[in-house]
Amino acid sequence: MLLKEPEQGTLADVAAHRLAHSIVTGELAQGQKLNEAELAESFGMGRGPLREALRHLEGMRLVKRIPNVGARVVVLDRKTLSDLYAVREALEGMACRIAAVQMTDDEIAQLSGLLDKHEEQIRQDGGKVYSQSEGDLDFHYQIVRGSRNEMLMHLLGSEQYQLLRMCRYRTSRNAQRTRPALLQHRQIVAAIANRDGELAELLMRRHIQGAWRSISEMIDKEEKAA
Amino acid sequence: MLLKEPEQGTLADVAAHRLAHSIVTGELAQGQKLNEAELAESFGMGRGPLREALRHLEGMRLVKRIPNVGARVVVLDRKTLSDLYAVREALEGMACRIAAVQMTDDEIAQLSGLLDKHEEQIRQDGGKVYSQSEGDLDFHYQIVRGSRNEMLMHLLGSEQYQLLRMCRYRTSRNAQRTRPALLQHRQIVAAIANRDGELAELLMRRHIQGAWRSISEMIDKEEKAA
DNA sequence: AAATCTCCGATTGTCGACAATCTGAGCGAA
DNA sequence: TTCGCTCAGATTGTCGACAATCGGAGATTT
Repeated sequence: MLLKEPEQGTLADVAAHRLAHSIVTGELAQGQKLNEAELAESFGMGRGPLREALRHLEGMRLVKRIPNVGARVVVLDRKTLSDLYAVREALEGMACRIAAVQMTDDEIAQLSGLLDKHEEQIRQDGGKVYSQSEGDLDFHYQIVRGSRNEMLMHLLGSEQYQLLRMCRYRTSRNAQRTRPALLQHRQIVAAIANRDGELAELLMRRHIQGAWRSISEMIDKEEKAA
Repeated sequence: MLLKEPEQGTLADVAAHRLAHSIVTGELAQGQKLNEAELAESFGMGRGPLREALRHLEGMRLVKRIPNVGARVVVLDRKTLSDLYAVREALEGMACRIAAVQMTDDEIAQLSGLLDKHEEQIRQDGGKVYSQSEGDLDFHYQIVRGSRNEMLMHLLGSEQYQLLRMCRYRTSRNAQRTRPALLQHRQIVAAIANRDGELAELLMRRHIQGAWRSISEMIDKEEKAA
C-alpha cells in the first residue's frame, strides 16, 4: 500500500522500489556506498536501469550522488530530521485543515475505522510498534489524500514519507508513545468530523511537534551513548 | 543563479538543465511529446544520459512519464497550479516565520537591497515583467534560504520553483501586479527586520494568496477566450 | 618519518546495438 | 458506416563493451 507494485513496470522502477525498501528498513546502512555493478548483478539486471533507479532515489533524497564518485545512502542526522519534521508540520497541518472541508462522511468513517483496527492491534500485542508505525503512516496518508491536493500527495506520500519510514525503523524501540499518539489521532478525526479545519490543523501540528520531541530525545540518548 | 551551472558535470545533468530551461520558457510546449532519440541527437549525446535526465525531470514534476509510452511535458492546468500555490503558502509561510528568527541583520539588509534594485528596475522599464518575475523568485528564495531548512530549500528552490517559473512565463503578460507585489515584499521584510515571525508569515501567506487570485483570474480569461 | 608523486585497479560515464512494446493505418466483417 | 483485427513502423527498454575519471598503494624525496 505504501510501497507500490513491486514487480512490474520497467526494471528501473523495480530496482528503485527494492532499493528504497532496503534503505528504509536499514538493510542498507546509512552512508553505505552503493556500487552500481554489484547491485545490478544482485538484481539480475544491467547497469542502465539501475542508474535510472539511483537517479530516482536521489530525487527522493534517499541517496546522495556525487559525479564520478558514486552514490551513498543518505545519513539521517539531527538537522535533516528536524528540517523534515518542520516541513511535515506545515504541510500536514494544511492537509488537515483542507481535509476537514473536503473529506466525505464515508472517508471520515473509514478513517475512524482505521483507528479502531489500530487500537485493536495495540491491545493485542503491545510491543509491535513496527506495524503501528506503518498504520500511523497510513493514517497520515489518508488525511493527505483527503486534502485532494495532488502535489501534497506526491510530496508526502510517494517520496518524503520514505524518509520518515526510515527514521521510524531506526527509532522504533520506544513503544511508549503509541497510546498518546492514538489518542491524538482520535482527536484529529473528531475535529475533522466536526468540520473544524482550524482545530484539526492545530491538533495535527501539535501531534507532529510531539513526535519530533520524542524522536529528538531518542537521538540525544543515542548520541550520549556513542 | 536559479539555474545551476549549465555546462559541467555529467551529460545527464547538462541535459536535465537544458530541458528544464526549454520547458520553463515554453520553448517546449505543454503536453509535448519528448522523443528520446530525437533529443539525444539534438544534444549530441547518447540516449542513456538523456533517459537519466528525464527521470530527474520526472522527479521535479516537469515531465510525466508512462512506461513503454514515453515522456511528455507536464500540463499546468488550474488544479495543478491551485495545488502548487496551496503548498507554497504553507511552506513559504513557515519559511518566513523561521527566517524572521534566523536571518542575520546582514542578510536582511541584503534582502532590502534586493528590493531597491527591484524597484529601480520597475521604474526604468515598467513593462519588463520577465526580469521582475525572476527577481521576485530571487526574493522568495532568499527568504527560504534564511529559514536554514535544507529540505525546504531543496523543495522550493531546486525543484518546485521550476514549475512556478513555468507558470510565470505563461502568464507574464499582466504587469499590473508588480507594484502591489513590491509593496507587499517591503512589508514582509519590515516584519522580518522587527523579528516578528507571526506577522511575516501572515503577510507572506496573503501575498501568495493574492498572487494565486491574480493567476486564477488570468486562467479564467484564457479559458473564456478558448 | 612525513609529505608528495606516480601509476594501477576499480568504478563511473557513455555509447551503440538488439529486444520488447506500443501506436496507428489499413483491411475485412457485421 | 462502424467496429474489431492484423501487421508493420516507430519508440522505448535493456544489455554489453569501451572510454574517462577517481581513490589508494607504493615509491621517492626532503
